[in-house]
Amino acid sequence: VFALVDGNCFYCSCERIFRPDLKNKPVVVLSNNDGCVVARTPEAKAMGIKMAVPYFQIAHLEQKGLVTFSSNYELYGNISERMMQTIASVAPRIEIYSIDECFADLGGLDCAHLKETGHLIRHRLAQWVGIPSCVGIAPTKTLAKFCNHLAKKYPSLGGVVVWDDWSTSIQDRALKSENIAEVWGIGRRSGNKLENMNIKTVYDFIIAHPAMIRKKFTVVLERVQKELQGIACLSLEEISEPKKMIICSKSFGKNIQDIQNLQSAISFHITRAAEKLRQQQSGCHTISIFISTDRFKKQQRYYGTHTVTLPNATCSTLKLNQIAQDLLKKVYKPNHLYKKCGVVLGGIESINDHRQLDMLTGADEKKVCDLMMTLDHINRRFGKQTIRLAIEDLSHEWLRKRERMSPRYTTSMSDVLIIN
DNA sequence: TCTGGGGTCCTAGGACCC
DNA sequence: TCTGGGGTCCTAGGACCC
Repeated sequence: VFALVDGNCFYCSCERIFRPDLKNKPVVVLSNNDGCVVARTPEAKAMGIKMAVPYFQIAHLEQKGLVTFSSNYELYGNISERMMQTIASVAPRIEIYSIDECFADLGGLDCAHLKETGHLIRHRLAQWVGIPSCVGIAPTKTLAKFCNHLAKKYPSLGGVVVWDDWSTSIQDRALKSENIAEVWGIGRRSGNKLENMNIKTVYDFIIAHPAMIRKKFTVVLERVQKELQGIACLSLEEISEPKKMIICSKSFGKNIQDIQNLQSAISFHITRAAEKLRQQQSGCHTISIFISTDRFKKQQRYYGTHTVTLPNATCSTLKLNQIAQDLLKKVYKPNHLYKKCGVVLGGIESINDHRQLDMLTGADEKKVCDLMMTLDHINRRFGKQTIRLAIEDLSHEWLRKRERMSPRYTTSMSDVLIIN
């Protein structure tokens, strides 16, 4: 039996912990660069603010009481950790699925206590962390997601929905009431395609012919169907696997033309990507970079990308940066207005398994690794970017500020809330 | 003026092998 | 006229998630 626990409008709820005055007020949190809305409270929803809408389209609502925040990932990350620890205090086997969501294994519990357990989790999250939440409990992950969706949509259900507490007729009614696109794993594309085939509700989808689903779609959708039928295909994954791909990219605050800005931005991204790589004890074989113009502007579009494959995996910021800068020179074309760039590391493997020496240069990866780890240490202790590549300082024009950021209440001494 | 960032999995098709 | 069969690995692109 799986439980899916999900923090309600998580980022907004995090902001509200330290701003109780915002209770029952419309609040939204914006994406990186204050681009678009990524979280909204029910009050903001009621103002007609849709998910992912660009900020400039809703800015005028601030005069009507809407409060907006830039994303404060330091705060959200820390609250998330507390949230997961609290859930684990009730159900120790958990799989952290995203910053605000986790699956928990309630296998050991007898059916009579499932609902109670769900409420206990909710209560502790509210009391201990200050985050409102909903819990869905079902025999499969996809059904648990579905139950969670119902709990969120219908507050009268009390925030906890247990699938097996319902009779078949009530279950069917729920399945018939929800659109197929609400299901986890079915996006807009497949949702539309299914609707055109006259499969509109979740119920329609469950009774559809499996062979047809597989033929017209893929095994992925076939699996979703099985899961909705109560046949578990997905299991709890407690230990997170190392990433197979690491992407770091960002849009610029304004359009950029000269190569210096791109050089600085690319080295910034490479540095962060390499840090992530080392954090999971990995090295990479392929490095890609991309630079692109504004995708919302019609004129003069350009997307430049290039990849190199290395014979030996590396986690060295220096080496990766050198390669990335060479790639940049290859794809850079003057006379374009660039809006975004990024790096992608692939071909990732563990650095402990089989470290190979580079025959040509004779360089020992272990030495490089140790050096890099030391650098990481210093930066962790004395602050990010204490030691950095000089090329990063070529220009900072591409950075954009987060203008509506709340204090880092829980992770920075200078931001700790003091009540007189 | 203004539109996010970071991931995963699956499939198809090409190159290559015996 | 007629041109094997089976397999692996890699990459690009699509779809999806939060």
